[in-house]
Amino acid sequence: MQQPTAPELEILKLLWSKQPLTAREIHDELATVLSWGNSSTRKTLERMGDKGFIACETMANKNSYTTLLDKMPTLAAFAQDFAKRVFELNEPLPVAMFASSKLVNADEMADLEKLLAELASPAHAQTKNTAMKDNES
Amino acid sequence: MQQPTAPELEILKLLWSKQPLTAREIHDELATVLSWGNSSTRKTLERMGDKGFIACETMANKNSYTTLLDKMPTLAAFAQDFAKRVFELNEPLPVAMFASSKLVNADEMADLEKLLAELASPAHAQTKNTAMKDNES
DNA sequence: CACCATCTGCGACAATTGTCGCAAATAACA
DNA sequence: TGTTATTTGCGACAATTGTCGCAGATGGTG
Repeated sequence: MQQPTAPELEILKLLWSKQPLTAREIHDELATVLSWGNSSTRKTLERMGDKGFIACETMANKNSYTTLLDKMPTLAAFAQDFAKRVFELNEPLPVAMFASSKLVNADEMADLEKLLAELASPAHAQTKNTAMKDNES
Repeated sequence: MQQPTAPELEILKLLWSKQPLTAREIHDELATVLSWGNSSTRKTLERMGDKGFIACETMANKNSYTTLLDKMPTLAAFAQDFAKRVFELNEPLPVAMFASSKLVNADEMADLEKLLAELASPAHAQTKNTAMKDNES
């Protein structure tokens, strides 16, 4: 499953703090951060639904959205990807670095530690082939 | 200046380790990681040039590429962006987390620490407005 | 000097993402 | 129950990115 894009992550973080929210609520909350037109927010919500990131429940003409992605595994995936891609770190990241994060509490921190360890060990085996002489693969 | 994309970062990391490289050399080195067609590599190189990430010097029918982005400031920017965007951390990230990274040595680590501190303090002042009643901004 | 292996610039195409607008459906209210 | 305020689904468009193919320029060789 692909990673959420930056704006999508913003929406997910919001939903992780307040579960069912209507499109308008989400839009208003994000107004301070994303300055989007209402349609942009809804379109993004729609696409997130297509990707299976969130679920949409229509109720009395209003759509309520809920996350389908678990918070810590998602954040852990982001962390691991970052560590590997940017710094080529293979060991799990020390959770200490997230200590001051306002969106992760003690319990979640414990989960995070475990998740990071898991993601790091079975090392992503990225096998590739293809090796032409000249043009194109 | 925008952030390099994932493949672009890969190319930059390569150049940081071996300064002037021809398109083919870059392509071959990255083959293990990116499995791209030769044209894809060159196109990416071209676009990186447009963005001012690298410089291209044509010499005897061969193009040699060099980085225009400094290693540590670039990595620090990535780190800071990640910390802020994903974990909403405002304090600078502890450099300890990068200790085991093979691509950063002791001296660079010191720079990194300083850079992270700088990036964290003048907190990104992101001002936005727009607040409609209903549709569109 | 003709020929062949390389390179290069550049145009193309599909998929993704940021952003909207609009017309039809729904609900609330005079 | 007709009018108005909201919502929603969906189509659109531009920019970015992943990937190529091609035709022309360049250099080495017999």
